[in-house]
Amino acid sequence: MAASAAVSLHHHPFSHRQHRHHPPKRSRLPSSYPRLAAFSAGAVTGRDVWRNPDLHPRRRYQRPHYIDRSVDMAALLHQLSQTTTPEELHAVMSPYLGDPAGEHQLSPRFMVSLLSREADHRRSLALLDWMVDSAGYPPSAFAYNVVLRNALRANQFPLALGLLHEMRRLRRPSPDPVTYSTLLSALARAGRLDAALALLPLMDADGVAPDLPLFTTLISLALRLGDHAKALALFSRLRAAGLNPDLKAFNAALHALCLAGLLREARSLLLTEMPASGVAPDVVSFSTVLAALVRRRRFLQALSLFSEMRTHRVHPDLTTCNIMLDAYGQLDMAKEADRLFWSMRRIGVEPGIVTYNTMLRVYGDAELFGEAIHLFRLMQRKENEQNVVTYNTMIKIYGKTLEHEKAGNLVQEMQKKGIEPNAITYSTIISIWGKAGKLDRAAKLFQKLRSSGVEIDPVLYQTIIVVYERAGLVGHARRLLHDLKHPENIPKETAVKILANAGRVEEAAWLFRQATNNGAVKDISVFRCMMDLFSRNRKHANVIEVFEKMRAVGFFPDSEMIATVLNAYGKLQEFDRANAVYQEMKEEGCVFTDRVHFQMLSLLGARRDFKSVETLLEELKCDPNIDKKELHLVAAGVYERANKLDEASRIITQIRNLDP
DNA sequence: TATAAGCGGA
Repeated sequence: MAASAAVSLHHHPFSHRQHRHHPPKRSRLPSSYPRLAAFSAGAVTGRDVWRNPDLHPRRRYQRPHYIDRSVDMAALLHQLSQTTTPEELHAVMSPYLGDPAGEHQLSPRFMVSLLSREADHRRSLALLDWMVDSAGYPPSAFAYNVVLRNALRANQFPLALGLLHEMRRLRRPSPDPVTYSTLLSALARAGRLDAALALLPLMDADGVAPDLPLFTTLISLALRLGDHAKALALFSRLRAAGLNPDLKAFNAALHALCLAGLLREARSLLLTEMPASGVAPDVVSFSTVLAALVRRRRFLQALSLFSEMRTHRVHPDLTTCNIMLDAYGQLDMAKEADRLFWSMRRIGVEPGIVTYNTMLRVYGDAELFGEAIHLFRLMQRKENEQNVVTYNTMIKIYGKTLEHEKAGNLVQEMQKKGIEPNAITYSTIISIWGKAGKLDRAAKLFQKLRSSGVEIDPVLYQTIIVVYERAGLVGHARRLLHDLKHPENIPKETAVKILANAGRVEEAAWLFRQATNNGAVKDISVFRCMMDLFSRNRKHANVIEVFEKMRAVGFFPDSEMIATVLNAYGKLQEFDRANAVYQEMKEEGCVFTDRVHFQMLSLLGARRDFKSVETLLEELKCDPNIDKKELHLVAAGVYERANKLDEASRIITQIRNLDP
């Protein structure tokens, strides 16, 4: 059966796809289309011309082969796309059907031009069908891609996928990089990551070599899946393929480097490589790295990068200001935050809701409760938008001032305003009540949430467990954890994470095994947290087991996970396997943190394979991303532990010759 | 294509 039937295309009132396998018919103007005969009165518009080419003055003494030589195309197409319905379109085109040799033939270029301006998926589909079925024009990937794009914009995913499968089946034309790029980015944007992932094997099978936009799409997809290592590997492949990254690709790579914690690489990409490639970093490039520096608590580096923006003539925007306010706050520089906040309008940036929320938190952290409450009242008076974050922040502040009644009142107030509390609101208030000794209130709220089907959040769960434990109700806490062994309303992945974070090795391992056997683990963070749990508990064989499972499922480990697994191999004296993983990951384009390289050096030293130590050392010395001083210190330590003190001191002396 | 809010112990 045709793929188009499988996605119910023939149910579509405007689709003529069921004609596809019939011989082309000579259509007639439907008699139910009265306006076509009645155009003679009134002004002649492009549309009228389109309906009746004989109207156009030039047609009276010229016999153009193609209609597109005789009319004002731009105006005509504009009007058509504004007003034409598929029925009208079909009716209008009927005179030209089945007459390939006749004087009324429409040029393929005209058809494609018309199609490419058509934004409505039904009409573009009708056009495509008409071109293929009735007029016998060869379909092009471009034409398909237009319809595909329109379908996706209208959230018609089955239709779009049906078109892809039709292309793959008929092979006239075959899908091209644009086809896949369009589909993948739309599916990723819509959060349909599974559907997007399912396309990758098809793409491989079609032998589609990714172009720059498709690479960028794939990188973004990997980022959305939280798989930054994969994203980086793709960026390496992009460059290895000889493509020159554009701003979008660079920004995606910056994003990936930042998520992977490779901030030095991100910085040098931003400040050195991008300008060298003729791509000027924009405010997003800077904000990406700034945000990462702040996230990793490198506040002073963030401040210095912020001032470097001026050197590159990039002006801070709202996001940049918000990031810097956050940074000042975390540096306990509430005064500077305050100054930036009140000067934003002067530099042309209107504060937004994130700005206000950030300032509330900055004031709260600085124990400037008066300013926080003042700003909150100001927001309410000025009718600035407030959201659940605003309230959560204020609730937390009232918790700090030990006003649990006011905190509780805010929960009611937000609900009255139609702002729904979320898991964060609940864990905040439950914790506040727990600390205030209002155990019954906390427990009652939690029970209510559990029975009302609110999504159970790992932190919320842990909050109530801690409240129970603090109150001495160890039995209650234990029972909650026990319930997780057979989670009913909770995703298994969530349950595994809760148990792992609570340090429950056996239960977490048991449930994790179940989940992986069902193939239910779609989130790389579950693997990450199991590896951490086992590593913390010195279960190194299990660390390796999780790592291998993860690789088998197709996830790409990040630098931290590789460091963890190398450590495990070292503890088990499995040096060869450690080396194999190190080499393999490097070949696949994984960019390591220094820690991974240093770990490998230590392992080689522990095996007393000093020849390999020297080889790796020389290799790492050439890597501009590695901190040379630290590298020498690590290498010296390796020799020291092996009691080769001469070698150690030889390396130490090299440190003095390093460039400052 | 970047930004804001929760727990708590390692």
